[in-house]
Amino acid sequence: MNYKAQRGTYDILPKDEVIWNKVQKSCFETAKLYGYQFIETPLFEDSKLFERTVGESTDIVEKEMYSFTDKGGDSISLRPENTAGVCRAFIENGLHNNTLPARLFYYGPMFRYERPQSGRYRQFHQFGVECIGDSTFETDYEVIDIAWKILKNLDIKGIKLNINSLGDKEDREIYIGKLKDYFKNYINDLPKVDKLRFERSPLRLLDSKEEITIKISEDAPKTLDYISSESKEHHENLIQKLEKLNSMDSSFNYEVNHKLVRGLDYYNRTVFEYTSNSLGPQGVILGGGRYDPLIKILGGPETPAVGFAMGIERVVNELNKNEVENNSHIDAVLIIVDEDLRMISQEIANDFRENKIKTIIAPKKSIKAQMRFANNINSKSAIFIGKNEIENNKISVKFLQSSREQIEIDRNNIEEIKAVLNN
RNA sequence: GUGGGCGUGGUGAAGUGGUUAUCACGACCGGCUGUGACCCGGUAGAUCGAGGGUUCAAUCCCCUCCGCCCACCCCA
Repeated sequence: MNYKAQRGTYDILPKDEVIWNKVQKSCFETAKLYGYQFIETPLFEDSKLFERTVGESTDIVEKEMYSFTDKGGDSISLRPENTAGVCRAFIENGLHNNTLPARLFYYGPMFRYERPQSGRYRQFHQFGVECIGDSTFETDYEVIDIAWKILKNLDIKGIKLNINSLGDKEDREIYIGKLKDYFKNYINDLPKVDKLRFERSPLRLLDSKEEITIKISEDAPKTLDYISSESKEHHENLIQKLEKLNSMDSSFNYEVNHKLVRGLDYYNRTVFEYTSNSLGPQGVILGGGRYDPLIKILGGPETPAVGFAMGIERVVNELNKNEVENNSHIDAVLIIVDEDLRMISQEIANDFRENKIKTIIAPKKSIKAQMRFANNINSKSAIFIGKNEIENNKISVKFLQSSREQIEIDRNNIEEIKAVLNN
């Protein structure tokens, strides 16, 4: 075996189709119910797009981007996420001239150069929703609600929403100052990783996995105590709605999590994550938040926005635990009893397919082997095409998945054949 | 980038310093030359991850490398 899928990539095999379809369908249908429309942007963009939006000093940009110089000498990157791409498209196509907000959703592969582990790949899939052009907490609620409906629809258990507010940019700077002041007192107690975090991204101290740091974090200043009154009001209104949702639907659980900060630079105010308690360290199956400044940064008019991205692999993983069964994908296998009937079998296969009967002509082998073939691929039926049948313009239908008796049907009576195969 | 675990037919597993390297499932053929599944019989398929070393001998012991998995970092 000379060639293997690249590290962090994998193949989605036929047996996985059912479950992947199920997830995608749930995403698309739910988003459409809320008036969202599909948008598809290129898999690669100007590297600068991501540097400006995701944040130059974030890990994603610093070490995880698949960047290369194309033959024209431009620096190109495979998209590590798709909010930036959607915003670029929004501006470039003048969608801000339409009635706002624009309600958009996307689905497709993303690329991040990381060490793979469970629930993490170098090429992975995200479904995401972006509501662009409305600053009210109502839209924050809307996207959170969409996410919830999808997860619920897929019947994923043990899901919780974590939510926090980072305030606006100015609030955040003040807050980071406070946070550093606080942790400075404990700097010598911090483990190595966290000393590093203290320097590079103090917010991350809050979701450290180190026990000591977790302990210290308990009394750390909270973002909510430092955000502007507008941000605070926004947040509280949103919480009220979540409370309402919780009272209507007790399976919806949420927690205001002061330690939730999230890693992309563009978030402001609301940030949230849905986590699963059974997914281990990669428990985040979906994350999002508000990113009001982003469109402007990219050269568009000042346009507030909110959205989320869902990790399809993580959802599929969750679903795989309750295993979906694969049922028959083929209706009929034509068994060719005499080789000289091959031509006529071809015609019959054509007729079948034109009538939406999924048909395979058995390989050139003994009758027995052809039957085994039909059985092995899980066909609903075996159709015998032999001299006896053709002389009378008939075919024999044998049912492979029930004890129903074999019958002869007029070869041209496709309707009956179809009916007989469908029950 | 750092740490841990693991690499044996297609898949999942045994195994030993000297064996024709074992077993199950799967695949293929046959058991009625016009009938699957169950059953029975048979066939094919592994340079035991790669390279080097120790040894009379290495799949097994040692080293190096590669790959996969898991965790950290970070994120969906």
